Amino acid sequence: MSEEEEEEEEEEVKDALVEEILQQGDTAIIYPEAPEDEQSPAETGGADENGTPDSFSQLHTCPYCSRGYKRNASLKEHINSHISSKKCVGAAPANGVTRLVIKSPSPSAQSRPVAIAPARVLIKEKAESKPLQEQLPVTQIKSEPVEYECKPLTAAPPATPPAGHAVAQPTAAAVGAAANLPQGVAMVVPTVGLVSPVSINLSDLQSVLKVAMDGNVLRQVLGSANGVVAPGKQGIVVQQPQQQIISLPAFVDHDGTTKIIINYSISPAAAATATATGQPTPLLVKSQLAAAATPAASATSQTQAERAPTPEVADLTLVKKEPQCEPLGAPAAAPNEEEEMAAPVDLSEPAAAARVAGGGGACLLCDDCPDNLEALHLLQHRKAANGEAVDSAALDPSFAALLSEAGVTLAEPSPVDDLLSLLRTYFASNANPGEAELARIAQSVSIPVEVVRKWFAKMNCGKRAGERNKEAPLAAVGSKRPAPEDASSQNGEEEAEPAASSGAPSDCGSPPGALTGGLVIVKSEPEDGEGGDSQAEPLDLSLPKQAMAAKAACKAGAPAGKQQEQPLNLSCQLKGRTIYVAAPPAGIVATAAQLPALVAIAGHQGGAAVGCLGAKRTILIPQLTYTYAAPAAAAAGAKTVVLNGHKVQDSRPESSPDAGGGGGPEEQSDAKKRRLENGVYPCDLCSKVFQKGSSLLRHKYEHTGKRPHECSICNKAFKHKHHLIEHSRLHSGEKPYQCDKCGKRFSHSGSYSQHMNHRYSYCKKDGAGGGGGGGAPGTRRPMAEPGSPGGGGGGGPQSDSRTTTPPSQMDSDERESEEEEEEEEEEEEEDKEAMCMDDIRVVQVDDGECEIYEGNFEEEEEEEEGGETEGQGGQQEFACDVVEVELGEGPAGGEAPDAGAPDCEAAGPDNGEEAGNADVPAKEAAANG
DNA sequence: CTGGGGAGGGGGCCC
DNA sequence: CGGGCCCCCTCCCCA
Repeated sequence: MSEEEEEEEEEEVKDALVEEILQQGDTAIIYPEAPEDEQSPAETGGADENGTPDSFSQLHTCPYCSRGYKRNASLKEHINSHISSKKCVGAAPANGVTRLVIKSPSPSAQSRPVAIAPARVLIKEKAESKPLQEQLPVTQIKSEPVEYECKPLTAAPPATPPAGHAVAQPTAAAVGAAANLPQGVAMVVPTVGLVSPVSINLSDLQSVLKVAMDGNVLRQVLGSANGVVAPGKQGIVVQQPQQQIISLPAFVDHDGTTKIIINYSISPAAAATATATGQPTPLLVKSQLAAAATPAASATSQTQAERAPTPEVADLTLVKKEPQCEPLGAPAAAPNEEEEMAAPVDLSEPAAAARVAGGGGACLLCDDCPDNLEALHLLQHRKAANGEAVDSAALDPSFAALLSEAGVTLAEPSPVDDLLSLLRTYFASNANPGEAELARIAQSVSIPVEVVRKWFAKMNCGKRAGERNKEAPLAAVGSKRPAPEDASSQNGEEEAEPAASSGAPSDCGSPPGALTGGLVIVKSEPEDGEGGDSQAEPLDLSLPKQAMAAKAACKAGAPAGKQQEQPLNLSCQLKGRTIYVAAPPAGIVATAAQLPALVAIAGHQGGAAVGCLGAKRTILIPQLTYTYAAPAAAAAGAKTVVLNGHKVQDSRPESSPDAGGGGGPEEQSDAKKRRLENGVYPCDLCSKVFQKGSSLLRHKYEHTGKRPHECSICNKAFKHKHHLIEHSRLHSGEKPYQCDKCGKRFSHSGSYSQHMNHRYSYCKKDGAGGGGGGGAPGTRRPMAEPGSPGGGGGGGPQSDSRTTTPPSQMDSDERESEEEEEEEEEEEEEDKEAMCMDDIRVVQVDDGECEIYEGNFEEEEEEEEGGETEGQGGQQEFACDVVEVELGEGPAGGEAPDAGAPDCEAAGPDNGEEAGNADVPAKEAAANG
């Protein structure tokens, strides 16, 4: 067919382009797989508005789909479409331009796509699932479900899972399998959290890892951890063939940093150093998701470990190392591993001390924090600082201002961030350092003592303020909502930690709490209250919500109320296959808390792998599409990255637009400011770019959760006005969309679209046949109902709507045939996002050999099934600085949803939901605990 | 269990 | 440039 020909041409073009790009040594290779596949079909359907892929247009070829455009401008425009078409997961390169380029054969295309999915945490509530989503507080809205599929693949040989399947439904097992992947195997990892899976060429990954290992990052990490950089790691990292493409789960950190997490393990020695060595296993604390609840709830890791078994959540096993060794006061030379995890960037020694201190059990930043949560807590604090204005203000005094006052000038912001990170670390370790300590700190950061002193003072003030507001220091985040019920309510079980504790977690962290170990995987519940409070957008889903809550409560045994308490918390929901990470109202996609959560997830994956593999090798590779330099971000360790000369950092609204109310004007101005040279408006929270500032602003709602358009009838709020319009039709009964073939009418354009695209071809034509004619509709159309938008006569209105339809109809017919074939692939690939290898940074690496996803599915499965026991085995070797979570183990027991992993695919959502429910409550309980 | 519709959400295009 | 309209995807519920 002509289509085929076109495709071929495109392929050729692509190849050529790819070659060119490849030849450009430094160009990062990105595999925008989705685009190609996705579009190809569409393309076949018809020419692009901007042009057709004809020979001439090849002058300006789209790197994604190889379409040719005569005008560069057209190409540029064509490129909002590749980048922005997807939900903002963030991985897409900001400027599509040079880097975007290359597309390798889709993983599926690859010989053996192996789906690697993080272990699935089944947290999904069945019935609730939907309601939850709907009900999720605005703050949480942003969160996206991440699936953790445990192991559908288990049975499948690592090497040869059905392409489609594997891709579509990667499983934890898959992950494990991945390790063993033969060359040419493509590993696809489902999205974790906010970011869609990123496809990475193994070779590139290797390169990155090598570089990282050699580079400062590694040194920092390792050095901090062990004080020594493990030499010779290079090359060890990824041993898979270069051609392999690996899709790794990626997520966007609160920083806006896109990260890819690969299980990593720290060499035992390192682990020992960093953590209490002798007890690798002991160190590993398995906390169930349920436990995750609040940081406060979380007791010491060990304690949690004991608790961990909590039935419901169980799936996730958190392994947390506890800092030991060092005295609180003394900043240990060893950096805090957790910190590192959290903030790869810099971190230093003090962190370790902090941990140690934390290990002691008390959070330096607040009294509420559980021992194990220290790192997380810090993150939370940081997050709070960034996330909410109030909190941030309290927690993160304007360091810049202090510097300014002191007459200290830092050339670049990044240094400031780094300094802040250090200071925070110190602060974490000792909020009230003596003069000597201050002097030492000042010296270490090369900043006048006065400045440091003031900073600490401010920090303490902020802390107090936060405490006042909330019992929890981090309260800022949670502060918004009084958490009346939550604390005790949720879990009576564990700790009776007051709301305060929960509050803290809420911000950051419910998730963190959930992961007691620092993992915050928390299932965001639809908190009724929360949503309303923080986001101020109570949807009317209340009934469902309550129902759900009730269910959750029942399952978990935790009171539904808890959710309310944690509105702000970033929560990770594990739904069937997905983990949702709810962003705080602040609008920041991921909060610090998320990081931990993500880490946990990673750990989880790794866990699976570990279990299978022996848990040794997991590499945590945070991938940064770009990182913000924002102080908070810095704290997180993210580094600033300049994309195409555009500093994303600045743009970051991290300020928690929501909290702040997301200044419209500011945002607008911001949007304008950010306009890049190429005329596009990049989103600072994700890598998407938009042609119009307004589009960017609109897009921002995705991150902020802001829902400016509220239904006057039911108060339901929407991000997009047109959503409100569509919604309004529900109230009015208006059904402007009608199928010209079968006459069915639709109030929602989406329904209509779906019908036209997927059913039109075979929907019954009642009388009119027409396929396409505008008149056709008339036959069935009952006419215009009152609402018919068209307004005109019965036919008129519809005809209007119809006008749009014809094309789609036409396309639909054609498409279907084609799509059918490609659909799977497309879908699978859709989620994938291209990433720049350059953006990959290795945060932590094992001392020993670094392998990626070693292990067998089977093993994993077994282990998972085996549950804790096996998991622990893996854990032993795991000593992770931060926290690793193993998923799935619990399930077998019923606790772990993951266990469900085995069934993941089949069970998929359902299991997940259930698990999720359980988890959530459990988490909450834990938190409360 | 599956198909279809409802509905939410994201983004593009046109005016 | 911004707003409105439309398309499409995806999830979920229901028949």
